[in-house]
Amino acid sequence: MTSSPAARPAARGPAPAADAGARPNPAALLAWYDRHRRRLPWRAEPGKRSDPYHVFLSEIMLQQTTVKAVGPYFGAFLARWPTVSHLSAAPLEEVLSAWAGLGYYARARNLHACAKAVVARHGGRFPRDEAALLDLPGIGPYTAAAIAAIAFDAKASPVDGNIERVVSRLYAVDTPLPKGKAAIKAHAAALTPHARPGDFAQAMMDLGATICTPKSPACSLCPWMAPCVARAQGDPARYPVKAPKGEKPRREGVAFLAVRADGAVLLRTRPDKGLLAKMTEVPSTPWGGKPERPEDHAPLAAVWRPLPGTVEHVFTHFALTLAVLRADLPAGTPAPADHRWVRPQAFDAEALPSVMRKVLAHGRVG
DNA sequence: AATACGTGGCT
DNA sequence: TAGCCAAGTAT
Repeated sequence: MTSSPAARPAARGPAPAADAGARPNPAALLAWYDRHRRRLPWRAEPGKRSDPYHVFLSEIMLQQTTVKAVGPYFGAFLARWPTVSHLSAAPLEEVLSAWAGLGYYARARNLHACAKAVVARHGGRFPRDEAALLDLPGIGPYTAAAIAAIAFDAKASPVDGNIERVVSRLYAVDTPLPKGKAAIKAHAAALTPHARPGDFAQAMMDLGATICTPKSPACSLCPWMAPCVARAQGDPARYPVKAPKGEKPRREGVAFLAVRADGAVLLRTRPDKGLLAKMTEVPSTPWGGKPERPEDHAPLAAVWRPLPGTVEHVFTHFALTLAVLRADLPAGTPAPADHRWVRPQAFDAEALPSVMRKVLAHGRVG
């Protein structure tokens, strides 16, 4: 349940400021933003509107991904594909290899599909309409609202993890997420001003990223300290309340590192759907709860020797332990069906996810 | 509604 | 260290 800032007196914690109970003032947040606005590669100069393509590209990359991780990828994509038309004309394989290492690879496939759709449906220009944006591949409720607000200054209210945290504290929303998201979205929409909705959205996100942080929020620096109910309660870090998470299972497998005399390594492309879809991999047994018999899955007949140690990798929903078997093959050994020999100099052109780079590094290949 | 889907940094 | 967290979406 939620309570309005005015409805609940401070039960404990520090004494409320003189104007506690006041409605959070959007203008106060915008004034804070004007003073503390972060400079980010995809952000326009103050007072200017961002290129919708830049907003789109950055928002897709920033989904569940830190600003620091996105930085170099954003620059590389923009240099390689300066417009949505360039991106739409690129081969998917190139987009996937450029995305390799960023994670959530469905984003890269959808990014490419979205670029094609923007060209096909909208003549190469992003629609301003939130509903039309939502209809594009890879663009969900958050991203549609973010593009509408930031690129077009439309009165839209994107709600990301930062804004969830800020709003849940402001109103002390104690319904555990994800159920509590509905109330949070309603509060966020009601808060959004007609003036500068794009800056307001970015201000909320900056506030969450720099002041209203998950642990030990810097309330004393917050422009909304006074009206914040969680602050008045004395334990703002309690919010947002989240439903408990399930156990993370462990899976294991065996990877086959076949190295030819010229240094080439045997690789293949993963299936079209599921984990790491269409990405490049070192051949391996299936990854399951119990170990498979490696000899049933070796890509070719050879003397397979175990490498000491294992490769550990944690995915969102399971942890993986990979043993690595290595075989050295003579020059001229043909690649089995659906496999290919790739020299380390060509690894950068491959869509190698981090887990596979770990396997290659473990075998001191590449 | 619940689950699948990556990765790296921080505590 | 083991878990939590980051500008979520698709199914």
